[in-house]
Amino acid sequence: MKYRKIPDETIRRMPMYLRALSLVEQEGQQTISSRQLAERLHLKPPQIRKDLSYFGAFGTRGIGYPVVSTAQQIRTILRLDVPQKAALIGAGQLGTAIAAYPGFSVFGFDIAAVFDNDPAKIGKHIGRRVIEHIDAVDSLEDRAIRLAILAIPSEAAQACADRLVRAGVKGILNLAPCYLVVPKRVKVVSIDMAMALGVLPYYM
Amino acid sequence: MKYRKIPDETIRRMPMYLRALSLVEQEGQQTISSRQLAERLHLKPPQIRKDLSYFGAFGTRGIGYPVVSTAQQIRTILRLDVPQKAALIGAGQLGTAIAAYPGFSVFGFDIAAVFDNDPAKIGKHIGRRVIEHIDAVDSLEDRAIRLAILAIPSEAAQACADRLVRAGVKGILNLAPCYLVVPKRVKVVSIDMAMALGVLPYYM
DNA sequence: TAGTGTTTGTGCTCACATTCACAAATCCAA
DNA sequence: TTGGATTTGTGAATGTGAGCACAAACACTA
Repeated sequence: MKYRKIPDETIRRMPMYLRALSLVEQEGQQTISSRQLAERLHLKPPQIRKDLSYFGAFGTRGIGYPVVSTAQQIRTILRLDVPQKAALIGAGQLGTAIAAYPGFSVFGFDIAAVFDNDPAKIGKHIGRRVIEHIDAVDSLEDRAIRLAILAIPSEAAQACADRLVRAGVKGILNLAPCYLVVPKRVKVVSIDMAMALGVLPYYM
Repeated sequence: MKYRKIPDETIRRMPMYLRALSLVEQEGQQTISSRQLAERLHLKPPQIRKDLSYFGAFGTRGIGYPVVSTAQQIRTILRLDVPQKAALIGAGQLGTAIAAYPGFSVFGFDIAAVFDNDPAKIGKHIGRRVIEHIDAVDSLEDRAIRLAILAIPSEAAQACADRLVRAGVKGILNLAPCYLVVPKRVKVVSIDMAMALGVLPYYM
């Protein structure tokens, strides 16, 4: 395929493929066809083939995709081949839940630091990590932490994002229900639970 | 505008508009133009005008949209004009965080029941609510609860979704990282935090 | 080595969503 | 009452992504 811009939607699906392939690997299956993978993920086979083909030809015609090496390729594409450290901002209820969430490890994420602005929480433990004062985010650059998960109220989110950007953070997962203004070099992905819930009654 | 199918993307944005309008209302502003609204939400003005126009002509040319009545119209469209009761399934860390999350109230959601399968948790309180045994979900229909938030591990999610559907649930917000198979009449919206985080390193 | 069955990789078409551009509608001031 | 300044509502154009259909490639058997 001659060079084409890789659709954002394709990138968004790559972690899906990686997780599915990890599961298939655990089950001991050596290869998987686009049809089988599509069944698991409730997608259409051509979608998966096209997505993967943007990054090269991983599959073998007549056989399918080799599970282990394709998973590894996707890890390389997504830069998940090296363990990624992330900072968690906000040690409230949501922050605590995220710190304990087991789902991040499949992708090699490690929540390496936790910050909060509540003096009463500083020094306490959250899992195996010590809660640090929010002012300590300036040290993130030295600690090679480039990712942050924002689990704080909307009112504080933008100011905090500004600090994170100054501290060299390159990617932010924002859980506050607000839009964050950041330089173009920084990527923000937002999750808004209330908005997601908000559309449900419409469809009932 | 003659009848046209309303795009899913338009529906997805309606709660955004509603939240923004609620804020503008609090600030005491009477009307708002598509340009002002677009600035707040980082969208383009024609997008907002087209989205709103699918449901009728709410605005006044030369002036803009009346804040209060447009918000009320959106509530009616989304069926958020009546308070919506939701059941929370899973009283773990994530479930506890969701039960305490203040963001749902803007849309009139009320978490009216909490369920778990851990006998040790049954009867304990989570906020003002008592944790009930998961078997009690069958009573949801009688209690007029048609929405559910799934905050349980993936392994249990499908079986639980099946029970919810049997109990008359019409909409599910799924926080487990898996696809749920449900009848077409039931709407599922999934949030996968690990997947959202998974794309960030790619853009760094 | 030839034939059969399977599955990938991809050009093309279609559907959907976003954005533009402009007429129609309204306000306000003189 | 008229003219200028705004802003909506929407047909048309543009952009983006999904899915089809088929040729190319490979495995396996005889």
